[in-house]
Amino acid sequence: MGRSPCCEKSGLKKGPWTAEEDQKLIDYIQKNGYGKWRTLPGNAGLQRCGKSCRLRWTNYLRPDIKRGRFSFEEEETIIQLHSVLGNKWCAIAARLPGRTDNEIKNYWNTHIRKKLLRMGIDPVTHTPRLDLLDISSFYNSPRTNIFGVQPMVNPEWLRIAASLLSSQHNQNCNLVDQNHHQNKFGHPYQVQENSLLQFQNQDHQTLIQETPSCASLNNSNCVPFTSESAQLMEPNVDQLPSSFSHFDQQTCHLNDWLNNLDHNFMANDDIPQSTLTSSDVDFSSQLPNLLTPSSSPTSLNSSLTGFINGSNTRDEREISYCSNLFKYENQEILDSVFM
DNA sequence: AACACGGCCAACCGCCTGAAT
DNA sequence: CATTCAGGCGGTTGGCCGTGT
Repeated sequence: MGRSPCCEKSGLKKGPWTAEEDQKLIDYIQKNGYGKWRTLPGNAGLQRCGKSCRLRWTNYLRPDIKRGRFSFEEEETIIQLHSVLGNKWCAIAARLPGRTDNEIKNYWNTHIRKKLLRMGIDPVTHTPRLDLLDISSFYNSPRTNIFGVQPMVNPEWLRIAASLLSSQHNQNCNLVDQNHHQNKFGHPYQVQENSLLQFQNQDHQTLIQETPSCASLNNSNCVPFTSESAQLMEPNVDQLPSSFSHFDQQTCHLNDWLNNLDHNFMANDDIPQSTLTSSDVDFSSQLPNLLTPSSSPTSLNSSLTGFINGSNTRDEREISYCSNLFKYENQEILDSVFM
């Protein structure tokens, strides 16, 4: 038997709250505290349902709510947490003091989501979008092939890079439980037994496995998990580090690793295609974003640099790598551009 | 000035979970 | 164990408001 809606009773007011109603609710809660939402409206003299009162209090009237625009740091934190938690707005809000889940959800849907889409990043998976052009149509199209040359990017390398991105994405499913093939939040993830990782040396492989998605969470706006917020997320959260500071060092390692990666690829030019999994991201779809039909050397320089510098954290590393690979493969052309 | 349109966000809706009975 | 209910959560809506024509 379904439960009847709490606001079904006739005579209860809906819609925007008036200043008088707000004051009644504030006065009552200041005297009696909050909770018992079902009986609160009657006691406070409000013609509202308890649910409406609770929402008004938690999302608007609560004294500790921070107002105003989201800072860059807050936005960055939201993106990072969303990449790990998904649409767990409550869990995200728990790590952003003064912000409500509703506010963060609205901000995500109206700002961040669009921003990521403009950057060519899927706001759900936080990986480069797959629905953009593929590499063949990119190079075959006179609109996008601004160089009028045959493809200089080795498709095999692109698949390798796709594998890397895919692997990193899975690594970024925070604190992956290797034994149960799902992340700490119960979301299944794909084990890539035949991925590129097998072709890295042990140090590199270890580094990848140890690279946390939350490497960049160490910013001033990000507070450590409290036991309360931890419970919201996952019972096994006791394995979470109390501080993310030690990840800084690993982030550096990751960057070093990425910098060295070109050499590894050069040394492993004969990587067999069979090592790539069917779930590999079509990495090549990212390349058209770097170039536009109107690209002049100056604007190309600007857009490529901006593309790298404009993104941040994990995406920056991924995109940096993508760009470096692209640069390497198109060295002659880009040399003239970046002179 | 009037209208259309789109973005934004407060509020609502429906579902889920866990506690109480 | 089954049922009921309060509280909480994420998705969606509707109205306000700014901007463009």
